[in-house]
Amino acid sequence: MEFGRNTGSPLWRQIRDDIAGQIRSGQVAPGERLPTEFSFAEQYSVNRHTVRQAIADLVEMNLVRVEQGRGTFAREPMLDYPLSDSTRFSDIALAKNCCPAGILLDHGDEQADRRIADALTVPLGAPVIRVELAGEVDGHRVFVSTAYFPQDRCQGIVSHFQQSGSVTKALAAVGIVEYKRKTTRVQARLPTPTDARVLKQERYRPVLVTESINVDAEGSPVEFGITRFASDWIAITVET
Amino acid sequence: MEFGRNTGSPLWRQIRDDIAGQIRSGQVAPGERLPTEFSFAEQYSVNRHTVRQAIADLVEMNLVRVEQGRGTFAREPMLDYPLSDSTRFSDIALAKNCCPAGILLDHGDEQADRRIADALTVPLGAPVIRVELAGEVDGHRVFVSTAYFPQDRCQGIVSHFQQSGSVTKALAAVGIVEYKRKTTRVQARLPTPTDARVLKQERYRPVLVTESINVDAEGSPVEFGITRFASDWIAITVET
DNA sequence: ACCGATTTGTTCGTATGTATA
DNA sequence: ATATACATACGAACAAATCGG
Repeated sequence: MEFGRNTGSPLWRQIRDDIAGQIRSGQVAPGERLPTEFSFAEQYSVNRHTVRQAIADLVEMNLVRVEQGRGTFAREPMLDYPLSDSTRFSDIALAKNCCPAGILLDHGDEQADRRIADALTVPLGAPVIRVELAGEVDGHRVFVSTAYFPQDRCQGIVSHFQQSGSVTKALAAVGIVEYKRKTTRVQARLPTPTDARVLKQERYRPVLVTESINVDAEGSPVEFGITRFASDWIAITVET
Repeated sequence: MEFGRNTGSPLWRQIRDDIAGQIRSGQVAPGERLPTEFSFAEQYSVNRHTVRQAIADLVEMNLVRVEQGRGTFAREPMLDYPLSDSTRFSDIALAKNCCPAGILLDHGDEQADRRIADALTVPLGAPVIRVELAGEVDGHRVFVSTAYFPQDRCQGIVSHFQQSGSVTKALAAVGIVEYKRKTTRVQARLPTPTDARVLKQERYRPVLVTESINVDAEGSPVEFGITRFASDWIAITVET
C-alpha cells in the first residue's frame, strides 16, 4: 500500500500510520515534540484538517499527547503506582529515576463528617487536620490528594511536612514511625473543575481516585487519604 | 437558614440541599425515580433551569443519576469489586445478594500481538482465543471484558463457556482447575464508542480498566484479560 | 505588564465520492 | 433510479494558549 490519493485507504489514516511508525520505531523519542500540524500538512501536501484527524486518532491510540499553544508530543510511558501496604509517593520515582516533588497546596482544621469519622474511627465532629497536596514528576502534575489526620495524635504535622516535604517524615515527627496502607478503594471519575485546574488537565479527562486508610503499628487509623491521579500519567498496579 | 429568595444563599443550592437531604435520610430509596424537573420547578416555584442546576450538582455529588427521556434516579450504592488473587465476577454478587449474569458477546481466533504475547509469555503471532464478555448485575451492564487464552491449552473453551456461563468452569473443563490473579494494572479512560454502547453509558463517563494476568498452579499464564468497568457502578477495593 | 509570533482549537462553508434506504 | 446520509478532504477565519523579548 503506497502513499497517495485513490489508494483505497483515506489519506488521514495513511498519515496516522506513518507517524505511528516513526514513534514506535523510536525515530521520535518519548516526550519529544513532533513537527507542527502546518509543517505536517506541507510535508504530506494535505490540508491541516487532514493532519489533525490523523493526530486525533494518535491521541486516541495513546501514542501522542497534544498541548494547545505548545505542540504535539510523543507519549512518555505511563508511570506505575504500585499499590502495596507500604508504598509512598516517592516509590513512583524510584522505578523511573525521575524527580518527584510534593507540593503543599492548602491545609486547615476541620470537623470530621460521617465519612471521615468512619474511616478514622473517631466520633462525628471530632477535630481533624486537612492537608491538600499535589505531586509532580518531571514537571507534570500527576496527582492531587486530600488527607485527613486525627488532630489529637497529629498536632503540628503541617509544619513538619513543610520542613521535610514528606508525609512519612511528618508522621514520624509526631511519633508515628510506622504506618501501613490497610484498605484502598479505586474509582474512576471526571475531575471537579478545581481538580482539573490543579492537575492542569482537561475537564473531560478522567481521574483515578483512591480512597485509602493508613493505620499505625497497632492497627488504629492515622490517615484517611483521597487521591486523584491524572489518568493520562498514572496506572495503579496490584501484585497479589 | 430558611427557604426562599434573598436568604443569602442561591435558590438552586437550597433546592439541591433539600433533595440531597431527602435522599440521604432515605425518604427516597436508592434506585427510585425522583419527581420530574417540571414538577420540582412547580413545587419550589422556580424555573426549570434552577432545578436543573441543582440536579447537575447532585450528579456531580454522585447522589443521583440522570437518564435522558426516563428521569432522574437516586443512586444505588456502588458495587465493590474486591481485587484478591482469587476473585471471580460472581463474588460481586455475593456481597450484595443480587443476580449477576455473564453474557458472551463475541469470540474468535487471533494471533498474539506484542502485548498479548508478553502477557501470556507465548511467541509473537502465536494462536490465541479471544472472548468478549459482558457482565450484568440487576439488569445493569457493569463491565465488558476481553480475554485472551493460549490456544494450545484452551482448545474448545468457548463452547464450554457457552454451556456453563462461567470462565472458571470453562477453564476447568479444559483441565485448568486452579488459577490465580497474578498482576493487575488499573487505569481510568474514556470508553471507546463500542464500549460505551455495550455498557449503555454516555461517551464521556469514564471506565475503570483492569489488565490482569491469571496463572495456573505452576505459575504459567492461562488468561490475559482487559476488563472495562462502568465507573458509575463499580469501585475496586484492595485489602493489603 | 505587555506585545507579537507561534501553535493548537473551533467553527463556519464548500465539494465529492460512497454506501444505504 | 432517486434521495439521503455519511465519510473524506479542502479553505478561511478567528479564538485561545504559550513563549520569548
